[in-house]
Amino acid sequence: MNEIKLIIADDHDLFRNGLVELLKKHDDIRIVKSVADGAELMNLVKQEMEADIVLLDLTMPEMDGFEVLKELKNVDANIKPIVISMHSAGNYIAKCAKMGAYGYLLKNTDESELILAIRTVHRGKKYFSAEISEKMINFMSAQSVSEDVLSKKEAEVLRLISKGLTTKEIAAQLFVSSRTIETHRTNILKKLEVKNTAELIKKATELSLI
Amino acid sequence: MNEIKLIIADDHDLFRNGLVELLKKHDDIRIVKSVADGAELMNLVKQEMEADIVLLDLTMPEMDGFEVLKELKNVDANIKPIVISMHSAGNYIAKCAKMGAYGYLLKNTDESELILAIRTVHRGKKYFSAEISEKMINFMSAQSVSEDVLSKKEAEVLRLISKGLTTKEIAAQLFVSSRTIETHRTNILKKLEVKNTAELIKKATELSLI
DNA sequence: TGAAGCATCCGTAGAAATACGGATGCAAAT
DNA sequence: ATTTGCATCCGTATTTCTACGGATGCTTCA
Repeated sequence: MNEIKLIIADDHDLFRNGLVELLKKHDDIRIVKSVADGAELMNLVKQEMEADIVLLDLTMPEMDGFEVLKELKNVDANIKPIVISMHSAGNYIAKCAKMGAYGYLLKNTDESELILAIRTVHRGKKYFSAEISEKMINFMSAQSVSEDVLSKKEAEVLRLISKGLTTKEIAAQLFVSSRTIETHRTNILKKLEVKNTAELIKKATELSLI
Repeated sequence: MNEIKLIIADDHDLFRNGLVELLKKHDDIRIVKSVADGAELMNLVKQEMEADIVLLDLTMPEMDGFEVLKELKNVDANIKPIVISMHSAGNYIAKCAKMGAYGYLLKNTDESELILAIRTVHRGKKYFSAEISEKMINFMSAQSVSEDVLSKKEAEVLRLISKGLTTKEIAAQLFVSSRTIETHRTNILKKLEVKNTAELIKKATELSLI
């Protein structure tokens, strides 16, 4: 039987070491290395460290999981990353899926699901649990409205509004007429389906647009 | 040497089991039980399960860590809770400290600090790391400015503003003149040191006032 | 190629928010 | 007992925001 070669990248020492202990019990899995940052991980990969799967935390101090996902495809596309995060926010999951993650697990999954995910991914299939998929779907349907709705100019205007600048000030800064900015504001309000600045800033904050 | 009797309460299976494995290696610590929810924990305590320390996660499905802290003091004040959370937000830390936690650790602390914390608390001393203390202090000093600045009416008005209501609508809802609400708005802007609604909502969001 | 959609731009008029000034009542401080 | 500060309330004047309408140029698609 083929051993599954695994790297763990997580800056939470207790969690990482706990994972090592748990996985040790499974004969078909071998942990070739365990590191605390994405940068360390990428160094290993660039030195042609062999591995089948990386268990990847998203929040790491120097180089986070997203950057790792991006680079890993270019450096060694054979290593399949499984994201293991405490966040179940839809935007995280969706972003990881887009960036080539083969799996996404929450840190509160149980041991059996972790093992299942590792084995599933090793066979070349992706592993996203029902809960995670659902979160992502919900996010997508909500997000499709908000991801690319705003044009560049509108996004810029929104940013300046949120800094407390008035229409006149924004116009001066962008070298256009106040009327133009007023139209931008109107259009932004329409697109985000709100009726005034207060609601706008609140919604924009929720959607991480500012 | 006296054994330290420990209970772990955390709904993240991998994390909890990892902790168990790590702590097993230390002869002066005995894990008497490990549970996945605060409710389970309180049941144990009410059945007079003996323990010196509880490692307590904050976010648990049924009964969270805050509720546990509150009840534990009444049920068995001899059990000393150490909060072990992934959140380093100042308000969490401050709240736990107020509610009688003997320690606060982040889930990314290393094994040696965990052991140190357990032993320190067992000797009757509190354990808050330098990083955690600093976060709490910063929170406190920031909070003192923002906690009680707004009067009840002002806070209510702010809430309604953030819902997108206009001055006129708020006035109708609170049965006062529009002029009154306008004054409230002016005063709210002054107190939070912002110059318009956009900035107001942004700052209020940051300060968790809405 | 012509239509349709959208980003960008500008104008006018009305609605809303903000600045400034001022009144009353209550509670804490001296 | 008087002062001081503050919450609450209201009025006027100015600034800012929003609704509605319309123009141009660019891209996409049938």
